[in-house]
Amino acid sequence: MTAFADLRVYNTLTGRVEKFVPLYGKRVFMFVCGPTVYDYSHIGHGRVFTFFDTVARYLRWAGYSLFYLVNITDVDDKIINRAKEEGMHPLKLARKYESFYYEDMESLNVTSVNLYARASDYLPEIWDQIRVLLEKGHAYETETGVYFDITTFPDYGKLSKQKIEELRVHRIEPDPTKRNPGDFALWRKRPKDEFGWESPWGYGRPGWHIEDTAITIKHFGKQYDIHGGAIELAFPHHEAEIAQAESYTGVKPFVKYWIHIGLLTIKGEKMSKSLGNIIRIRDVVQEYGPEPVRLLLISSFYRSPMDFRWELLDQARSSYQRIKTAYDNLYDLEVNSEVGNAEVELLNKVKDLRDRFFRSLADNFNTPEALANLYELIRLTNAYVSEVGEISEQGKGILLSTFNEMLSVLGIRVERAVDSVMLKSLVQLLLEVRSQLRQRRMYELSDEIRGRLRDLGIELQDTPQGTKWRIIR
RNA sequence: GCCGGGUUGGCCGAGUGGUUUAGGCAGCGGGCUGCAGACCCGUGGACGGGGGUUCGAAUCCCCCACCCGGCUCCA
Repeated sequence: MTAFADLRVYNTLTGRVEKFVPLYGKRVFMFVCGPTVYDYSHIGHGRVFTFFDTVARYLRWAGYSLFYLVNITDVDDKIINRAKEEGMHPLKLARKYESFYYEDMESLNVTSVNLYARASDYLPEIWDQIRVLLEKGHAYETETGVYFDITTFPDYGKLSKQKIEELRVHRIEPDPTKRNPGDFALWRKRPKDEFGWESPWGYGRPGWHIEDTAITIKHFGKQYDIHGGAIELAFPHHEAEIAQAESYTGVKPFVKYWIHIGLLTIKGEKMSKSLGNIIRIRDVVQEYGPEPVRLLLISSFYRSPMDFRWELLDQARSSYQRIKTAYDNLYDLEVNSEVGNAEVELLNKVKDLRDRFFRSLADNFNTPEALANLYELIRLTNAYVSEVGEISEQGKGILLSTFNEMLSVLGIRVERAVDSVMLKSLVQLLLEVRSQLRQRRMYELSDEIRGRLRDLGIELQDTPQGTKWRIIR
């Protein structure tokens, strides 16, 4: 496994593709901005978390010991407003959508996160950071809250390459008590009848940016390796995190590699409530199954914008079917005691493709190129299965484990759904009956069986090795 | 206005100077098949526009056009 040695990643902070060298040897710390749990997750969330799940799987495959942390924003104006509408306590509403979020992630096979951290569990850390920032003169208190003074942090804008002076007129009327319009809230004082906490600076709620540094500094310390999120968060959210953390700890850089995902749009427009064009993860999963959705999300390069259309899911479903069929064909391949020349040749090519697959991932997580290598492997395997039709037990083991290795790093599941003994026996019975009908050339009846089974989602394929069947939905 | 990303065949999507402009979906021809499907083999078809550098440009430089995002809610 040499492929991981030269992992290269694009770092927003430097604007370059860089060699990945973790801060603490083989231990890697990665944090990704998680959801604000006030509604169902949409496919834009799906893209981000599917991608970083793949990153996590790759890092672990490459031998790193990864601590992957995701925050859950459960304190937020949108949650409070939504809770008011539904007549529910804000935290209760947050827990509800948090659990839906986990369901969606599980359906997409996003299973690599070590810890989900809720903002509401980190009030002591938040207060400690605010206190220190005040002591160091980076923050100030007014009658509306505690704010970070961006003029005390000359690096503000270094991530998003923005100059403070050039930031245009703001969309929201700035709080008149702030020193600079760009200063952001660390603590927001709120009326007592609203949801909040009693703090050293009065009753209220934390600012959005401070929760992430509270969580990450608590778990990772003053510096860590990878911070991920959608590109839209780079400014001001991630910029604010840098300002807070580096001012608080005095250590730079807070994060070594910043990785940002391109936005997913619908018909060229950003998904938003007001446009009413939000597509939920659970809806696409319901209609297409989870694997085609995941396959679609990783089939374009993560930094490119991606425009979603339903037609693309149709294409992804066909592609997934190709992967699955190849896996099934290989699984069913007859075992032979001898190792032929064709097998030796095949296994050499497979080894080469495996190397290329992981090299593609090491090249800034080029998942489309990795998939191309996987498809090449599929084509080779299919050709072998149809031309040779048998393989040594050892060869089969190598092929299957190579498939499993690649698919598991990509997070694509191909488990055969058919586990019911009853179902298997019933289909087997029908196949035998149909086989006898075909021998007697009673094709009308045999085709009716095939057609009716297809309607039920079971597809038959007559091959020289007999009739095979698979579940197609 | 400033900053960032993008524009590759019918659709999607890799590719940063020449060996092949990958791969998937869809199409076409053939094989296999009772037929179909699956699979295999073959096949056509693209680098937003204009300049420039070079023996050679999708790739480097300049200009232009268009699309998307950020500029304190947003994954």
